[in-house]
Amino acid sequence: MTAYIGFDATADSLHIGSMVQIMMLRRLQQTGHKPLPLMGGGTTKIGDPSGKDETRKLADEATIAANIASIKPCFARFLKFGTGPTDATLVNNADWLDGLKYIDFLRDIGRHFTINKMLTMDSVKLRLEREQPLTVLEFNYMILQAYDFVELFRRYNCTFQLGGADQWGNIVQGVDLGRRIAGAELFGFTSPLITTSSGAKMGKTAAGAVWLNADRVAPYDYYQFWRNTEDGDVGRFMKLFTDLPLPEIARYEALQGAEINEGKKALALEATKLLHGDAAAAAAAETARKTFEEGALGDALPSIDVVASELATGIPVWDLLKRAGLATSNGEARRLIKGGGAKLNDAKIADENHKATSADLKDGVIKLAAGKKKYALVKVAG
RNA sequence: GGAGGGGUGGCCGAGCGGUCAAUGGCAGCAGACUGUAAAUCUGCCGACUUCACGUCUACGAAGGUUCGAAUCCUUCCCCCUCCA
Repeated sequence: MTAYIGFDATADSLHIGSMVQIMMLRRLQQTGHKPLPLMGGGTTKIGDPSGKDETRKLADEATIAANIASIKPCFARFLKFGTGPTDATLVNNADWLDGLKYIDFLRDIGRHFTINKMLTMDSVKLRLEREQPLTVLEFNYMILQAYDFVELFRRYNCTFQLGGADQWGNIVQGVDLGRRIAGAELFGFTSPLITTSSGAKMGKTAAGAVWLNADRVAPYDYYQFWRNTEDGDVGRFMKLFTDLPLPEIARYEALQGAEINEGKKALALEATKLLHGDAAAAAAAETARKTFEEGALGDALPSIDVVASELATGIPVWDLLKRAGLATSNGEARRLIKGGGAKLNDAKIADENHKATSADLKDGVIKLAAGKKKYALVKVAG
């Protein structure tokens, strides 16, 4: 069968929050079905009100197009695209939504929706109950999404829509609409929001969302994200986010105490392989191993360049921390030092104004650390 | 259009003429403990700087009153509720 999942085009990269969806498409393809990742080029112009209290800022057309172009390659890492019967096809709902005529649409599609029913949908109900405004623009979102399903049925004989739990209402509307105007029997399936075993929403780190594009989150950082998974999540995440066979996952799940770290390494390696490829994943794993297990330097650590003459006269450590992105402001860098979290070549910095000089270079690099997990290398340019 | 309520730091939410860069909670960061985990405890948590009870920016926007305003007044913008 052919199935689709819709993705937002509000940013130029997807993030961890979409991984379950992507993996669902991957599983479908692995089991002989045709996946259609749908880019919401049209619906992004409206903004899905599901699960939100505030109206989203509307993106303009050029931005959306650029975002889609930037997201596209990511799908290719998880799905095989092509023209075969089970090859994935990237579709964009702007293709059919942009050209809609308002009156025609109201007559053909709008007549099948009752306000009564729409008001019972959670996405609408919750907004109203919380006395948050819901504009007509957003109110129409679910109609357009329902229409997407029908359109994909007509174009690709797509009969199955998947999505996050917050999409339930939208999906059901699509199933209904399909039956009414196309006599189609459509199906929907939702996945729960993934949280960590301690209850937090998954995918938040210090730097914000864990993005999938490498220019936003480097493969090494992506690896580290998975490496730092909570104990109780390792097996579950392996099943969700890797292709490891179940018996092997069961072996990892049986590990206790510190041994669980072996499972985390496997999880991180496999997850990173899927997104960034074997080579980048291996490099990330090796860098992590060197950095954390040997106290040495890994190639994939983030690094910055400084000018030799500048280093000769000395650069304050707080300045280096900021330049390396380990602190977002000079004040934060100073606070980090004051709090005892900054290290230069593994030695804690006690003096806030301590300067790093050429004498600190070891094999041409200075190792900076903010806390126990974040490292950066300082190299001399040229 | 009318009446009433409201817009505070990433979020929630106090403050209602000085002692407010603004209580508290959440989130985040660091330290301790550990296993690059969780839980717990401690510290930090606007920016800048010569790191000081300094400077700047900030409590929807713009003016005003005042020695002094997030707090009072005026106008404007936006949101909510009720009425039309």
